[in-house]
Amino acid sequence: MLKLTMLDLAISGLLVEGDLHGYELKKRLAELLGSWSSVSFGSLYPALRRLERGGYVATVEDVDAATPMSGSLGAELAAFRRDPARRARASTGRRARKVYTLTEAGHAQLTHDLGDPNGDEKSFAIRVAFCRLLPPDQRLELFRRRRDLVAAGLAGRVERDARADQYRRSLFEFQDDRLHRELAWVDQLIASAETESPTDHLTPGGSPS
Amino acid sequence: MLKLTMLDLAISGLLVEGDLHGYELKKRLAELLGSWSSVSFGSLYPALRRLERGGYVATVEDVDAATPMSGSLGAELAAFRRDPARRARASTGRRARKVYTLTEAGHAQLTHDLGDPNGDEKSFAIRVAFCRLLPPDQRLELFRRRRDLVAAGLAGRVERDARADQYRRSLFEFQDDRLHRELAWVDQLIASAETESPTDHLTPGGSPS
DNA sequence: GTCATCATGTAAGCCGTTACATGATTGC
DNA sequence: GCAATCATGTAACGGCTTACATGATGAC
Repeated sequence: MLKLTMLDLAISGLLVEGDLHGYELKKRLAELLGSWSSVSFGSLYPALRRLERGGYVATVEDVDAATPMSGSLGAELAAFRRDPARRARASTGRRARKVYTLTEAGHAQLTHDLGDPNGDEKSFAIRVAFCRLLPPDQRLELFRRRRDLVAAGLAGRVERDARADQYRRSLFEFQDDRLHRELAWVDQLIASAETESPTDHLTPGGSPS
Repeated sequence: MLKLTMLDLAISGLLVEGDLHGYELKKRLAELLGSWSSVSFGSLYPALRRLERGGYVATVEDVDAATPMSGSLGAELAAFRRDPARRARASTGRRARKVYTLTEAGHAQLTHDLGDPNGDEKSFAIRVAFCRLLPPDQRLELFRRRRDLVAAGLAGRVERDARADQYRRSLFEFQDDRLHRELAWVDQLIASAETESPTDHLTPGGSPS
């Protein structure tokens, strides 16, 4: 029952959408987290082994190349059909790939950690990326907590630009703007989530508009 | 000649503006990096010791409380005069404070690492905060490198929102917007730096707006 | 009398980064 | 032949986080 890292969270989340091998996982992580978060193999593979040891993921047989069609590897198959190079590679030998799948325990841990109020705030983006896995009320809570945090961050930013040169003032302005935009974004997320959550926003005597 | 960490960079930069003790340093770091980057003592003090071992900082006598006025502790003194509580604390005993000062080697290393092209991109904000310490051309280079990186990050973000739910799409949009805004900001910084850099922007035959 | 603030540290653990090692295949 | 891509790992190192330890003082 160890706590999932940011990386673990991302891996587990991606595996929900389908079984993947390490190399492909790295590419998906890059496009999910942005290309410059560069998850290296040196952290990816140990993370996978960690998750495997914990029983959160398991390796399955590599069905691709032998039986190309399989579950969520459909996208890969499309490219497979279009690209002659891939076909060639598959027919001849390719280095053995270890394909990972998320276990039930892994799925449970993922949904638990996604909604964990004590979770790392740096993983908020990842949590949003997979928040559809959460029940509506927990999703709403996730957004609300973030909102409060960002608002607090904004409130804490007072009278700091005395004795700051132009560059630092520009930096502070930029960061303030960032926080304001994030606040607006989270508010939008909250609004979006509220329409899907039956409870928790029954402000009685409200304004009909 | 070890490479300064993000934290080392921030510490050194703050010490340029005046000698400080650890506790005060932590507060300054919080307002510089944002309150939720929470530099804890568990990382601050080891970092200070590291810097001291390397000869980048040195401890000096705590002039405050004995001789309240001293160099860059002026701001503290102002509060000191206004606040009776502080006066009382200072006159009676207070736990011994270790006041750190930046050595010449530390200053040299700081300006070197601020302009280092191989430096960590995550420390860009800190670099900007102290970029006035750089010669104009290196400052401009710093901004330009960032610009290229952000632009590359934007270029790398293509066709990723297939099979994404509303929340993830919203996240991607938000992150895209962030990148665009950062690009605009960095462009502004570049423009600002160009007016101060004599060389390097002599685009001949230019457009007179 | 107890809590918050000021003030400085140590120790364990863990995760990520970097560099190294291996090996097949495709394209130039 | 050489580089690039695919593919999976190991080993060392270092820094950050968390928790713990200590101790004075002022406010309620």
